[in-house]
Amino acid sequence: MENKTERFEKLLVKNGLKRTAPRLQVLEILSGRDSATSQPYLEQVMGKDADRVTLYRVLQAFEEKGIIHKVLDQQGTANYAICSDGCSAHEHHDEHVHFNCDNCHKIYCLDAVKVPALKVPAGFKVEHLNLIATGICASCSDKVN
Amino acid sequence: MENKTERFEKLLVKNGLKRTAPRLQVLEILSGRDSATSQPYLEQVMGKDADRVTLYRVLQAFEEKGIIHKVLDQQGTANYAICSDGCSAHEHHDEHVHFNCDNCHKIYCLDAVKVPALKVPAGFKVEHLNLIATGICASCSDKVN
DNA sequence: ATGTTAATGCAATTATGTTGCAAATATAGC
DNA sequence: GCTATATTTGCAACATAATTGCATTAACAT
Repeated sequence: MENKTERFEKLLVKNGLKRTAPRLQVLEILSGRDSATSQPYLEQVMGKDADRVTLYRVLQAFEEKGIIHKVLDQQGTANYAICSDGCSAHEHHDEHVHFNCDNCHKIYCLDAVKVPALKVPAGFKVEHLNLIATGICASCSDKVN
Repeated sequence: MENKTERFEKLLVKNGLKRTAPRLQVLEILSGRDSATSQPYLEQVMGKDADRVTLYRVLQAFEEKGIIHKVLDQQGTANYAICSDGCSAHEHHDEHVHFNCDNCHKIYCLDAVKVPALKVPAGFKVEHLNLIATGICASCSDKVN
């Protein structure tokens, strides 16, 4: 099996992006986490390895290319997660449910849970559905017990 | 029928809030619009009638009392709409679908559309559901034709 | 190896949200 | 109506988040 860094490099090239240190680092961090990652957290982890501005631009480029997708938590903070393979710049397939834990504030992508179809009033044309559930995640529920 | 301002004054008193000019003005503006209203828009419309800080505090107080509810649009900007009558400080009944128009960027509260029940993985406890649809609203669809 | 383009880092700017405090104002009690 | 009191406002300062322009650096095609 090819290693992770190689996969990331291919991913960048495929999307016409040069394989630079900050970009690889962002992919490393995001892939190593089980939930969506906030911009502030990324900024903190990367420290002085990359400028704050660079981070913004990396995230923006990744989002445009469909490499990552953005989820806003209940506070309006941007959180990022690597898209499933089906995504591209032209078409995002990230219509799964996101779960925002009130306790640990993690955001989980519940890929397994599909967003149900929706009836909207006449005239409205739905392009995307964005369903965010809030509550207590499995990990936090366990800790209480 | 009692007039609008009287209704608003009663609403404030009922919630233990004094009837001040900025608060009434916010209620006026929100009630006069068919979609949720962004903080920046409110700030612009109110101009020098009220300080920016006051606006933040008015919105915060209203939200705590259940007079308005906040919806974040796809950019993470806060938008506010007056709650339906069932809401109070203790219990928000705003789990209807919000529709974010990609064209005019209005946010509609589709009170008629209920958020469907959801199956989540074991261990997760859902408290609230927040469903935002994006697309083209009825008004913008009409204009194209 | 080198030229070209893309990407980064820095500085400056703008936007957005918060806190503390003094002055102003709503209203309850007289 | 007047006064006391607690709330609310407005200002100033601060804190945080995000954007822009530009010079330098680095990737990679040739």
